[in-house]
Amino acid sequence: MISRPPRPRERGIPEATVARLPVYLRALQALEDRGTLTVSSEALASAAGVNSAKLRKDLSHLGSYGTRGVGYEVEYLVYQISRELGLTQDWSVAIVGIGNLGRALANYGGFGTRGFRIASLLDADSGVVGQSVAGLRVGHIDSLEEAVRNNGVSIGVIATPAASAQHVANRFVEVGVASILNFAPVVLDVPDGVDVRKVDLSIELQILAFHAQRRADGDGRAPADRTGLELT
Amino acid sequence: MISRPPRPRERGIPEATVARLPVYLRALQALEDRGTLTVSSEALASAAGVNSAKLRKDLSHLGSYGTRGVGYEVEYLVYQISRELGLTQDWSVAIVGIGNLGRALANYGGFGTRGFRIASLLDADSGVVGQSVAGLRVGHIDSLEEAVRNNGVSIGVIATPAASAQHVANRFVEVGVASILNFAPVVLDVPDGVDVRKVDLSIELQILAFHAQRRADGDGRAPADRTGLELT
DNA sequence: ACGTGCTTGTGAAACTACGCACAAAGTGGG
DNA sequence: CCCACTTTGTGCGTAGTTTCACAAGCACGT
Repeated sequence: MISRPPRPRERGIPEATVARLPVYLRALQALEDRGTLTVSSEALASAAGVNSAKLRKDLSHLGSYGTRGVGYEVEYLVYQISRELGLTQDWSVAIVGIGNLGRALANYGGFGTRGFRIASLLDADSGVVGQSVAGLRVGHIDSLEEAVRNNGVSIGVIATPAASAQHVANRFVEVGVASILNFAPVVLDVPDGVDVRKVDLSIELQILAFHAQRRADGDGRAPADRTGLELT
Repeated sequence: MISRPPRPRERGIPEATVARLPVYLRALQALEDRGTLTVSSEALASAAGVNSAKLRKDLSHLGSYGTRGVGYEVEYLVYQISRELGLTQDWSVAIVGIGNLGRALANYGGFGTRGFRIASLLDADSGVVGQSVAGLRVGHIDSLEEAVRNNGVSIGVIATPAASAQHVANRFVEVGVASILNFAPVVLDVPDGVDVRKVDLSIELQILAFHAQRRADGDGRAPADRTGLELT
């Protein structure tokens, strides 16, 4: 029997929920691989490292996909979350900056779930252009516009040094790439409507250091160096 | 003249603020390099990509380091934020998993600000052990405990495949490393008091895809594939 | 010495997120 | 057919975060 689905989600899933859906999805896929057919919110929440009430509320934003007394059907939920995240279509990705990091990204085969296809690798260094990385020939950055248009790229990844990142972002925006993942340690300035996400190693380390210091301060076994005195 | 600083911060800086301090710090360091002496909340906020009221409130948690009518003294603020984040001490970092990503991390020289020292690189693959990466000899994972103890490592970075990540985390925790930065696509299970931060490429891509789909749905120029019909 | 103009620091309001606890709803056994 | 049991979906109180808007404070010119 075929029917129109009951248009579950109204509008606007909370941002915090969106950020967790990929985690749930991964946990569900692990269960699926193990042959599990249904899972309770309790079990899934524990696999995803969250509270079960939060998990249920998150899922409730997508619609009512569970069965009371039983739980959630794994396969069905995988499909619903994938669809919500837009993974039922294919997204073409271009990576700019094929240094150590760019190479790591290009070779990161799985890309978690499928749904993403690395369509183009670009670099400014003529020593790198022409090399084969992860089965693709690295193109010159000058051909960015061409590469984006020919491959229908809609997601741009910036793995260049900080100094070039804004320039690359401008060019992405210019050719209509409205989703950018930025690994360079700079704040990108982009027009409204362009979505930038930032991944920044040194920020993460600094946050860890903050908490580590907190812990040490309380401990009485502080590592070093702070005097409590200073010049004014 | 020397005096005790006015113990500015009470206790507990909001987590959201902590996450932004490194961004402010970077913007300030850029200003410092350019020779700027003072900066207004408006200017700094714009460099950091946030609202100026938020910036002022964030900084107010560290104490009252601005001058009304003038702004903030760049050098002094750099010092205060660095101190708050614990960057006035040196943190030793061990990286486990010297694949593409581990190599990228090891070679990411700057580590933003100094304050972090890569003390040890470890891998399980005997083809990798013994290689020299970023000026360090890669050690065997079996010597993790030794490496941590000898180098005073307090931050562990996991860049292994997903399957090994939990095991490595356990060993880190076991030898007293309470700050972990995890690049493997798994949810780590650790005891209370251990701080784990996760960096996950595919999650970021999925979040971008979600928003991209949203944008497309509204546009009327949706890319592909969704039928609106399904089996029940 | 005092007023003018600028910028900080912060109370208060609005919004967002979290988690408890429970009614509603489905399953399976007798 | 009904009852006992399980698990979802959610109303509601609480906590955390963002933003506005303005009083307080400081510098500088006169």
